[in-house]
Amino acid sequence: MSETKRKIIEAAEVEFAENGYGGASVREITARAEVNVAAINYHFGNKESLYKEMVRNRIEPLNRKRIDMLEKALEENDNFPLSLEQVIDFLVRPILTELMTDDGNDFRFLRVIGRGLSEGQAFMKDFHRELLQEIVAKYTAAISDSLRNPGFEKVAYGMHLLSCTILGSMMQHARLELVSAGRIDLNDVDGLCEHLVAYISGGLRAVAEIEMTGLES
Amino acid sequence: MSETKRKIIEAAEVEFAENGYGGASVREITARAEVNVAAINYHFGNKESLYKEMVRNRIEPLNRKRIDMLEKALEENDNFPLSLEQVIDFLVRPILTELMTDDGNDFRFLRVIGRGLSEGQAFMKDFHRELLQEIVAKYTAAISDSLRNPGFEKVAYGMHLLSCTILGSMMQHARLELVSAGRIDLNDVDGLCEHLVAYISGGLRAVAEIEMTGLES
DNA sequence: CAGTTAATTAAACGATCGTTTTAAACAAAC
DNA sequence: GTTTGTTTAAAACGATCGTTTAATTAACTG
Repeated sequence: MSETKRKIIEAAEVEFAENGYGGASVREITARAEVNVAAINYHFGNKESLYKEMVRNRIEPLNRKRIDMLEKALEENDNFPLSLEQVIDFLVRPILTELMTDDGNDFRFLRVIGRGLSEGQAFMKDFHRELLQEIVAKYTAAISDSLRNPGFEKVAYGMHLLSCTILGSMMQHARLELVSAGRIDLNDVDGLCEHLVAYISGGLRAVAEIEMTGLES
Repeated sequence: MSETKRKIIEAAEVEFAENGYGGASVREITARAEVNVAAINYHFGNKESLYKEMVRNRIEPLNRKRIDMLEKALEENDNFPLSLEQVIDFLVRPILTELMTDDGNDFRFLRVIGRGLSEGQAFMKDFHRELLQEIVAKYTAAISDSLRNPGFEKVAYGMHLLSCTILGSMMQHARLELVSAGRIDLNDVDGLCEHLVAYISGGLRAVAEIEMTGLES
């Protein structure tokens, strides 16, 4: 990859994280990358293709890793259900560690993904479906098994709420510092993972057991 | 309130829900409201003030209701901790029922709030802090009590993850239909409430009990 | 009815947007 | 050294943005 493309992709990640897809300006990206405005259209075609290439570069190795971890663990377990905590851990830990420790980028890419998912651009829905399809299918099956298959509706609600939690924590990570009055370190991936895994797992289990617990105390 | 202002606010809610704050166009809003472009600046000052007035009109009676419900229940319970499920129910039910049943608006306003919280506009942070301050303080205390006060860090993580779940489900509500292949009715507020309350409560309890359960099964 | 204020309108302002065009600089191949 | 194809550069394109101005109409007041 040429130096110019590399600089553009790097600058694009910053700009998309700060302003979302719609709010990002190609002029701002090229200025940050110190290249000419026309470079984006020359090297990527247009803004949309730049966005997709940048996201794909980041997300694909990550998703491969998440699927490999799950399948390897299932294999080693003779395809018996894994513990719920383990499955959720596979789902959230790579995206948190990988995207933070490579450089001091402060979860920048998490915000890109989160904001992309939340914006209504025409191409965005299909693009994210393409990115998530395989992951969602495989993890839905594994989670349903871990919960002893509580039924379609509960699994659907559970997967939906799980997605909401992950999406929300991707976008709002910085708020952790705020709600904890600075006493929780934003870069403490293990601490966040531990709490996130416990929270999601506990939530899913509670959904699976709804009839037994009921609403009243 | 004049007919023109009313029409603008109504159109603004649709437009902000569809495109977020930054993506919304005042020209589109005035076109939808069938008024002149200058009407927004004449009646509201600018785009930002229109947004704030529209949101405040919706959110303030709602927050008053949420606080009243909590305080009344606490009073009737002689200030002993309420059940966690009850507190979470107070927190999520009004915003789901109120914002859906008044007309067939399809959670439009939920998307407005969700997208507002996720965008990086300079004024947005302070504005939402102003809107949520009292609610957050009172519900944090009640939830901490319901969990038998598990400590600062766990409450902070818990409130953060709770916010993430609610924010995510506000923004991604339409995905419920998708992940359930159309088998879950988007307008089934009671169903959503039940699952959301169970999920959040279960998640919070799991966070509060982290040392005892650990990560491994 | 005259006088004053409030509300609406069409038109324009300056700024920024994504993209395209055209020409210049550059590299490698013959 | 000339030619060829690739990459960069400056400038312009048409469109849209939020806001303002100035003129006109509507509504109210004395």
